[in-house]
Amino acid sequence: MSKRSTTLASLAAELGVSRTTVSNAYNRPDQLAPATRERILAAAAARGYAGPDPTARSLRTRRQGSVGVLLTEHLSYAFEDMASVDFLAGMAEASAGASTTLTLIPAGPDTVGAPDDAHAAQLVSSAAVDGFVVYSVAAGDAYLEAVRRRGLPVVVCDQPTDSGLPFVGIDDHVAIAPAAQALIDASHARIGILSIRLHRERHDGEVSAAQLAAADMHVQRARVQGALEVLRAAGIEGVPVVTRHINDSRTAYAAAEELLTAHPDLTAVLCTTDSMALGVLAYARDHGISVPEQLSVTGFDGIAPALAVGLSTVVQPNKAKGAAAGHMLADLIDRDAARGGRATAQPAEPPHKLLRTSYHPGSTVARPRGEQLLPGRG
Amino acid sequence: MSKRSTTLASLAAELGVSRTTVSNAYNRPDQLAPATRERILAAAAARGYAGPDPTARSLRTRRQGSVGVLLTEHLSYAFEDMASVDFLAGMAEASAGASTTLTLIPAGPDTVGAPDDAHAAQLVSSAAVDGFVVYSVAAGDAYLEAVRRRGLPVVVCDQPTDSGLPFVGIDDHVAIAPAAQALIDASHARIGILSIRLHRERHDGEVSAAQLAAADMHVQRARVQGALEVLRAAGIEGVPVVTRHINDSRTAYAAAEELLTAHPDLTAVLCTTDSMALGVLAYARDHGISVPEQLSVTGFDGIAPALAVGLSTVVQPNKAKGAAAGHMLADLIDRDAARGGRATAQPAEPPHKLLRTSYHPGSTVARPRGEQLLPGRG
DNA sequence: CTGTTAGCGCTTTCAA
DNA sequence: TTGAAAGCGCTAACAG
Repeated sequence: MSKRSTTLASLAAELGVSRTTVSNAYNRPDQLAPATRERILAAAAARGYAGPDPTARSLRTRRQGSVGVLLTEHLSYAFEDMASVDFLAGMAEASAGASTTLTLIPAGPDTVGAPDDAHAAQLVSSAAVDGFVVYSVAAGDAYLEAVRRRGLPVVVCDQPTDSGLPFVGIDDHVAIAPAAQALIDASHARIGILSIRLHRERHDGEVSAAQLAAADMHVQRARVQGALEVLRAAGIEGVPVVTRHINDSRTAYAAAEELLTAHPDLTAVLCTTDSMALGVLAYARDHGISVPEQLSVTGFDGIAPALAVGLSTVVQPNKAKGAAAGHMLADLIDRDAARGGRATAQPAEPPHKLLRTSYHPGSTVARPRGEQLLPGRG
Repeated sequence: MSKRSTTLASLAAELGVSRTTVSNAYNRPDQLAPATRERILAAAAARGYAGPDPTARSLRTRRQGSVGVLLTEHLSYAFEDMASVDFLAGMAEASAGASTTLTLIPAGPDTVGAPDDAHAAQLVSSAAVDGFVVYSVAAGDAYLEAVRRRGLPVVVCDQPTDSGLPFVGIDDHVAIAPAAQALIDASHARIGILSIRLHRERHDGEVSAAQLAAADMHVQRARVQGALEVLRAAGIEGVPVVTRHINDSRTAYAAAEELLTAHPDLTAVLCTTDSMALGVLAYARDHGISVPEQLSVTGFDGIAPALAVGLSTVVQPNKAKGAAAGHMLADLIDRDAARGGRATAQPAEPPHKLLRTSYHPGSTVARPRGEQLLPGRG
């Protein structure tokens, strides 16, 4: 029948001081005699008391000291995507600066109206955080909606682009233009596009203009549309667009195969992602297609392995995005706290920050040789 | 003078039901009439009430639904290290399974007795979690000590190996043997070792046997000693060991330069890390040293880029380690909860799980050509 | 199926 | 400098 364990109160009682005094020993060292403080800390150590219970403390102070992070995918996929890892590194940097902790909410696969929408809401509404950063999710994402309902400060990164919430990202539509233009400048006319999913529902294969217009993955849509626009301006129409649900080089390999088999006359493939471009490169290597002599390839993201192999790509500042999102959220939280948590009409437009991107010429774009491609086995 | 905001109590009052009923609407749907539940949920939605406050709930239930994760380095570095990212992916998987959240504690640089030891303690003791996983830290690490003091369930991954706490890892000493043996088998006699830091204090350069023996980074020590043992058994002594504080290919490049300049007769470099091996490969490429003809190289970890370039290396299951650590911790937490949180003598030995590794032959080990290496510029 | 009664462990005015 | 009182918002018994 031993007592539960040491608490601030029990410690105070044993030492014959008040709870306030013990509390001050931890939170306001200047508010009590150094000697008293020493005595308290020593007694705490002796009893294995590690300091005020964080939960009780948070309940009282209304601060959690943690921000929630929602990554698009099943977390375990997210960690395979270097872009989101870099983003997280940026968030980590910002949070270290703010002496804050990062709470990763593990998202399940995002199937529309799936039974685990409830699960999403559950996880989000029970996270002990002061705010959320939502990274690159589909329009109408269940987690995003749950976050909205929660009513805490939120920063959306990358997408959706029309949430009306504070935002950090890049202008994908504009950012991809140089890649498309590089292809035009090298006088390619038969170009294909490889993109990752435009919709939440799985759909692997070619997509129509209508499907594209209705995409709920705004980032991919902007990249594809941005590229198409440049091509159209150069008089190129009817560009095939093939998508894959997952963003990794293995699935990209299959996508490359599909695209180049269905359209063997292509001289260039523009990818909306470096991972996909890497997959195309692998496919080309395996099939004796030389890059860039027989096939030009461009990517998007600027991940290390892509840069390492000299991919022509658009480089975006993933880590800086994470840091920017982290700081923006910290500001919102501080502002909220300053208002004392009272609901108030938003003072102004929600902040909207666009970071700069740059085109990395690389070495995977060249003039087409004009000879027919005949990709085959072996 | 608007009221603060909706709470479970205020909602109950407005609806003329008891707090329990509202609570049940969220936590025990089967404990009340569906109609009542609907009415409550509807009223909640109307008032923007997102459900029971997580903090208050946790205070009451004594469960946080989150586990703390401590990564060795400044978080932002950790994300550059693929091994720790994979580990995190494994943790994420485990935590998704347990419907648990992951709380990343951003660690500052780990300088001994640094002023931010206090900061470490602060962050650790104020994290709202049910337990911790500590990933690969030095003996005596301030965060680990803080975690210990916290008194919650802990799982240590990789190192330190002598903490006496529940452990998940591999047997590094044994695991590296095949890499060393491969070099011996290829009849190398002049071998150098590149390792990342053996001590918490920065020390870049060659290390003595004494320094090695006193290392507080147990994993690196085990790898170096394991390799040396194999070499010694083959009659090779006086093997130079060069270390670098940071584990990335850029610093490894410099380390390779140092090692090969000081010992131009080496025919093989054994690295305790793939990142370092990749750096050696880059150095060799830039200096016209052909691998494996002029120089054999081995790594450790089995990260994707290393495997992609065919590095001869030891593959360890980072993701599985994360998952194992996550599950072990979940078990400890459950057990703890079952005991009702009462302090009890540990029932038995703390669990200790070693995962299997495998040697990946790759293509960076071959017989030495016997010709003198003359690494030079260009 | 619903309500009543007690706190969970802490911080914070406000006084002494 | 220290103490006493008053909750923060919720859930776990236990009755009804």
